[in-house]
Amino acid sequence: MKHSEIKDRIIETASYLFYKNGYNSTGINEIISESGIAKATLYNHFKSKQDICIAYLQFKNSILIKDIKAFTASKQEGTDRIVAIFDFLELFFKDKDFNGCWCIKTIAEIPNQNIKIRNEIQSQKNNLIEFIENLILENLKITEEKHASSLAKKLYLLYEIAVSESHLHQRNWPIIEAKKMCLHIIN
Amino acid sequence: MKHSEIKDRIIETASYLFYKNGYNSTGINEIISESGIAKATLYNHFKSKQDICIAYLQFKNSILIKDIKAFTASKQEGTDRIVAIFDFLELFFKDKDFNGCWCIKTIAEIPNQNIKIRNEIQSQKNNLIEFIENLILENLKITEEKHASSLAKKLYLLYEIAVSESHLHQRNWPIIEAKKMCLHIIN
DNA sequence: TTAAAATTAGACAGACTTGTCTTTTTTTAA
DNA sequence: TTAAAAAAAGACAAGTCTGTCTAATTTTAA
Repeated sequence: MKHSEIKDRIIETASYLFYKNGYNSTGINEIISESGIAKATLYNHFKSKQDICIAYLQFKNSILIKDIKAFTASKQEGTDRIVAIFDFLELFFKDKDFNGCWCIKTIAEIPNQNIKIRNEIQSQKNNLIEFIENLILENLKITEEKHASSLAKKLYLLYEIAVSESHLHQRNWPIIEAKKMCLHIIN
Repeated sequence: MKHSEIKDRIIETASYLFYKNGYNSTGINEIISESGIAKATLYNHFKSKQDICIAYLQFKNSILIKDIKAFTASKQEGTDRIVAIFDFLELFFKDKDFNGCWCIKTIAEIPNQNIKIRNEIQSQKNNLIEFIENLILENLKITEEKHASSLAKKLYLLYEIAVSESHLHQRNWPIIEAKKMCLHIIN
């Protein structure tokens, strides 16, 4: 394996385990045995477990953003393309590996003082709000800039709650209700 | 201290620590030293750490339900009494000990297989939905039963997201936007 | 080809965890 | 008053964890 391939393998394995079983419940020893990589090698690529956590968050986010952009772009321009974020979520929810939002999961496990991880998470959420704001600006006839910003926050909240609550209740009604509220708000 | 006072003291101390620092980050030794109670005494009152966790969830929930009922009852009948759940949340958010939703925090930390804790959490959420549905039935002129149920789910989602996201972003805009959406939907 | 770098396996330190158990002291209640 | 129950303090078992280190092997790149 190439140097960079090893790093990717560590990130993929750690991501799978962190997301499935939680950050604190996943040990370094589990990551190395599952990825088939020596402990010294892992610590050659990452300074600490916290650094692997950040790589995990970034890895999950990069996939999500890529996928959601591709999915929305495949829909017809206009409101369809906006509510498509909930259709996307339906697929995400049906995935056997769906386990809610990795940011929420992680923030629940780390101490409040951990600024590095909190910053990464807040930055991801702000990116998502920005993505939704662009979606709005490109697909709705919005006059005021301020209105687009406020609307983006609302749709972001609806998306977030649909993720979180579909996971908690293990049902898709939160996605359905959130989508309905979204339609109600943009029309 | 009376027998039952000791039990309450354990629950209060554990609740404070679990909510503030997380379930896995709080050890039994920390609970006993903080509450000034011997380890054997703790295990005389609770079979395991998991049992303390359930007592913690129930303790937090009982306070919340009591407080939110008192707060909404103090408002004028009608829509005021419904949107009051967001005004209540503003106070909750401003509290120095606010740390988001204990259910979400806990579910993020325990394995998926832990049915006992998951059931307790789902039951709490269903109670909250029920409370909101009653609030709707008593304060809005609703014709269909089905509509009240669907509306209750929507307001529940808005409340939940306001808790979760105000905590994540450490800002109150999610509460404000959720309240606006609530007003938009019930009018 | 050869020297440097990377990877391996695993021992190890030092700290943590939950839960049990013993011994002594205190509290409770009949 | 007295016998039983509860609480205290803490040692202990048996396990967990992260991160370091050694020593041997393999890969990389000049």
